[in-house]
Amino acid sequence: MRHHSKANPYQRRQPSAGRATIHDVAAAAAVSVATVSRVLNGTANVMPETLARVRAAVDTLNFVPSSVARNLSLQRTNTLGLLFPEISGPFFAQSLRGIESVASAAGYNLLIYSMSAHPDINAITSIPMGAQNTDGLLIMSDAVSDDFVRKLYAMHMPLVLVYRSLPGLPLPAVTVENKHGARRLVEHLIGLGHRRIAFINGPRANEDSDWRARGYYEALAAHGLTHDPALAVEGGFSEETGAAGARELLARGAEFTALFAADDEMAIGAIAVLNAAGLRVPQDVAVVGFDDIVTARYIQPPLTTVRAPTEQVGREAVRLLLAAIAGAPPPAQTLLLPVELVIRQSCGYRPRTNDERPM
Amino acid sequence: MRHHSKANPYQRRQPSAGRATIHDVAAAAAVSVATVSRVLNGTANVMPETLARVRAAVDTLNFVPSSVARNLSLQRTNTLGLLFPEISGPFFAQSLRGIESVASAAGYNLLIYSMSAHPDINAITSIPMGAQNTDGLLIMSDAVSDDFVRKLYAMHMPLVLVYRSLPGLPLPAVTVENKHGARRLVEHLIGLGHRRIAFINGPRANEDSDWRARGYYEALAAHGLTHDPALAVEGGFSEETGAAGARELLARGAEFTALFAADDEMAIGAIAVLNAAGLRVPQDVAVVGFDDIVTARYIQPPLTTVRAPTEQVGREAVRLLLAAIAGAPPPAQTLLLPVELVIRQSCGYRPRTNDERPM
DNA sequence: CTGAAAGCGCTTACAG
DNA sequence: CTGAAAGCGCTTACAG
Repeated sequence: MRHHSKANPYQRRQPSAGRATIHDVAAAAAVSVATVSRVLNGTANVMPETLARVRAAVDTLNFVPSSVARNLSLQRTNTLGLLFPEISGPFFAQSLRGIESVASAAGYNLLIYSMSAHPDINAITSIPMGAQNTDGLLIMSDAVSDDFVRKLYAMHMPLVLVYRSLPGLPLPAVTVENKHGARRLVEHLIGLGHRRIAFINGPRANEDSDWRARGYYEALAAHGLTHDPALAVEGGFSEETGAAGARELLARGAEFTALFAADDEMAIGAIAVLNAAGLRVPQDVAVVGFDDIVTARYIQPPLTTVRAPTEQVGREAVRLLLAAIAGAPPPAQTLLLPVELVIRQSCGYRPRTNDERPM
Repeated sequence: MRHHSKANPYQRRQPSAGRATIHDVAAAAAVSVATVSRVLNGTANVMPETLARVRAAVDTLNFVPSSVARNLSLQRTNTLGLLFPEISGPFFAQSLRGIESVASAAGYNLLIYSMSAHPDINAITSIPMGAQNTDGLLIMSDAVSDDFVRKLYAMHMPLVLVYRSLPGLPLPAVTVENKHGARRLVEHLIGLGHRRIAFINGPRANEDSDWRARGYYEALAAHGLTHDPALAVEGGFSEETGAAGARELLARGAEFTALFAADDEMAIGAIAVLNAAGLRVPQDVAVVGFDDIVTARYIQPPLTTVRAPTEQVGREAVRLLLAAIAGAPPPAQTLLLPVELVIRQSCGYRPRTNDERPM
């Protein structure tokens, strides 16, 4: 008989079985809920005695306001959503760290939606996803379909694309200088005299992969080197696929004096395979990676790579999202964060050694 | 004039400026909101034509139900909260991964509260924290004060302690076998003939530190070795503090043939300092760490350590939390997840080499 | 300075 | 099979 009880509205609530609500506090302090709300939010002047009574009631009742009720009333949630494929690797962890720091500095919480849990668009469109418990969404990687992004856009959900793009929609986006970094790396190898440079790319249909591949081809072309298809294989941004890529190159009998792996993890896998095949790095083959994950510095030989500012990507992404929530128009173009060439020993170049172990 | 408009209740809502609500859908489909709710949730039989009309309306309006309204009505949020100090290191990232996997398998989302953003208990008790937008909380590490945990407990919030405890409250808790792992490690060193084993501990007042220290002392005592205070220093679970600890030991002129660092990161920092001082690892001093972070395998020499099942900790923590939410009584004691000794080269023991690079 | 009441957008026990 | 209405726990424009 929860409904249709017109009897005595003041007895509507039982003495409160579960957590205390604002009504319990109001009753205990002998004031209206409006007043309780005001002292909670400091949103109006309240008489000192009233204030004290309310505070006391809040204390004894262990009252914590329900943010879901508050959110519903205020039409904002103070939380930012994160759509990502799965938590994995240093790449995501570092980005998350940046996201976390500026989000919490701005008073926002983070809601993590794992796309692996919501593979079905329907599941997303329907209840569990409930896009409205979030003030804005960070869409990471290619985990989310273009269609779904368009749907969110049509709903006026503030959106920022991270490590991905979506031509046609005026959305803020942020990523790193993939092409430029790859080009610098390959040009460094060319500068060291290498002419036959193998390439283990990232997964097909991944934007990071695409740009890194372009950087590779551009560098070759810029230096009058034709690219030999036998020197390029596809990988998957993991040690295993890097190892597989190296095995395939060796199996093909491809001749190369240098190898560019599109990320550090693949470079590490590749080095293991090269070593196992009796090839020394960098004497027999120079190897370079991409990202500068922590391990890159510790592996033998220390890995020459390009530092991707993943944490900064996270920070900038949140800044863009907060701006979007505030109603700012999206920037005209994708924010491309600068990368930095990190020369260590795996490429065979040894000007100095300070970089190996900054301690 | 949002309120007090008794005029025509059916015109209460404008043609909808922002996102569509259930009322917009109901109007478009010429049914009641109750019916819309029913087709959305599949919670009752609906006539085929009605169903089709509603579906069409949902589609054209790009309707996504507000989960905050739904949560308020249902009195549950389908999200789990995570209270942690700050996102950092592989330790947290791995745990998060485990947490994520079982949470999303059970249909729960994750809300991350960074304690660095809410250092003030007041800030937590008051609005921003709003503990009620979460069905349960995972309390990681010592980020949260005991008092606050007690308050949450008093509010009947389902709780699980991760990597920490709180004697006196019957709360589910999960962590790893810190003491046992440390003891095995030190006994391994003793078995290799070491008698003077230095120790760089974790931060003071940290439970992992405490237990690892106990394991160290127990191992010494069990083998009749007295522990020399000059051989123990305090660190902070980071490369920097590991390096500082090693420097301090050297500065003291402490004599030792082995060193146990309470985590891998400190071991890595310490090795760098030892090397810089002209000491070879393991020939001059054997070094062991704890956790088995990814880098442990790649550093030179590969690090002997103990594998902490961080991902499993995350998984078990969520399982316990879901059980608590479902009303299960808390387990009688802390769940201690087993660790595993990982012998590599930094301790000087070389039975075989397969473990170095499983590729 | 304070209260009564409507509204935020859902769900669901009643009553057809 | 479907609708009217109350309720979830807050906030806030009105009106004292």
